[in-house]
Amino acid sequence: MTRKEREREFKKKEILSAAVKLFAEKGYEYTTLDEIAEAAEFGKGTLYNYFQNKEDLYLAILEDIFGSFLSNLKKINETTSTFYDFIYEVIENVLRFYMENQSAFMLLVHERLHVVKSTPFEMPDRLKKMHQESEKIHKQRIGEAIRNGEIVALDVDKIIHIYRGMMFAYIFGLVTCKKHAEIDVVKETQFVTSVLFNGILKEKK
Amino acid sequence: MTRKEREREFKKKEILSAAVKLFAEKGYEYTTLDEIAEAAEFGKGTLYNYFQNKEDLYLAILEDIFGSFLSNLKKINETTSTFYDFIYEVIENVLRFYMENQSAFMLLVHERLHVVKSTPFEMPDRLKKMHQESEKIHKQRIGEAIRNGEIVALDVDKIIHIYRGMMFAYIFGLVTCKKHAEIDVVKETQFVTSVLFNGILKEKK
DNA sequence: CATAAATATGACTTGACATTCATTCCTAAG
DNA sequence: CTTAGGAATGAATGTCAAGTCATATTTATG
Repeated sequence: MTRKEREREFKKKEILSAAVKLFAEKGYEYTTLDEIAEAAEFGKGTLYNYFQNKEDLYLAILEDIFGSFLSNLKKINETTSTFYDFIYEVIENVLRFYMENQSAFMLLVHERLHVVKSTPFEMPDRLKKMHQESEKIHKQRIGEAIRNGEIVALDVDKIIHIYRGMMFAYIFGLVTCKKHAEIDVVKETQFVTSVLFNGILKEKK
Repeated sequence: MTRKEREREFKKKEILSAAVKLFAEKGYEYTTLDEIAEAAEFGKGTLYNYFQNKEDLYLAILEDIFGSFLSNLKKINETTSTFYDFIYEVIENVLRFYMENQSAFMLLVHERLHVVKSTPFEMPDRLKKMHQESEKIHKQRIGEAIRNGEIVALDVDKIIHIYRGMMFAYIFGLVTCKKHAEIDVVKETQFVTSVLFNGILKEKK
């Protein structure tokens, strides 16, 4: 990689990191390219030297985020044995990601909605593939856990949805009621995992 | 109420029910007044005889939905004794609402995001009040349940977030993997409630 | 230093859409 | 049948932001 190329890559990252903040705060529709350009300290036209258009810029961000999640997920999948450990690590991973990249995380939350909300543009295949890959890993682990009696035999898709919903909802909770500095990732991970696996009942029936 | 007034009210409802479908499908920003007017079989200008502007129209819809939820919640709060029953009824209520007003429900899902996403307009006080009232009821019930030992002593706000997250995520799941007609509200309610209270572990620790 | 190539820029173009309002259409009372 | 006033309408207007491009600036090279 030549110096030229590295320089170009660097500038690209500059633009992306300015954009991710704005997109996370205001959402895709209400973020203008003028704002992004100003935040990144470039002229608006310059953005078009690095990205085809607004959509392309946005998708580049999503791809970064999804990519980093997916690679972590794969690592976790390989290094954990019980389903409990797997879920524990996944939740901790999400929480850590949130602590370190609050803006990027918020974008993820926005994106979750795309399941129900039609968007102005189609998700490109690369992103769909990543999503499917992640889904596949989860399904395998859940199926396995059911077969070897670790968890109750429930519909696989439902379990995925429920525990994702819990995770995200929980972080919603953190965002709205706790200061960032006060969050103890390990404690919080244990909490979510425990509710998911044991429920909230005091005396088990 | 004169016939004139009832007629006006009727037309207003016509517009609202055309709008709710579109807003639910496409989201606020991507729904145009032209579309709404066409769907409602009115001229665009007519909408302005019934609502101040797009925002006002949208908020009228939200108020309807929140209002109906809140009044149900109050009824449930008065007619249930254990926390388990309360939650069960709430979940069943949400599921039923989803079955009968899929569009309106989707709008609710969109609105959940407003916690983290800045919107082009401020929520009016009436809506904020409804939200607070609902929050208050939940907190009371959870606090009570903890005090009398029905559930484990966890942070009240976190429990609210987790179980809401589960509910919504679960319905996400239903939307994406089951046909509407196949959904058995009672069975599904039992499922969500059971996961929330008992978790997914097979052998309790 | 000269010059060509690559980059950066922001004024301009364009299209989309909310909102307005002059005009037309209805309806009900006299 | 008239006519006044409420309701409906859609062409016209204003705004805003994405995307373009002619020009300016910077960098690389001989």
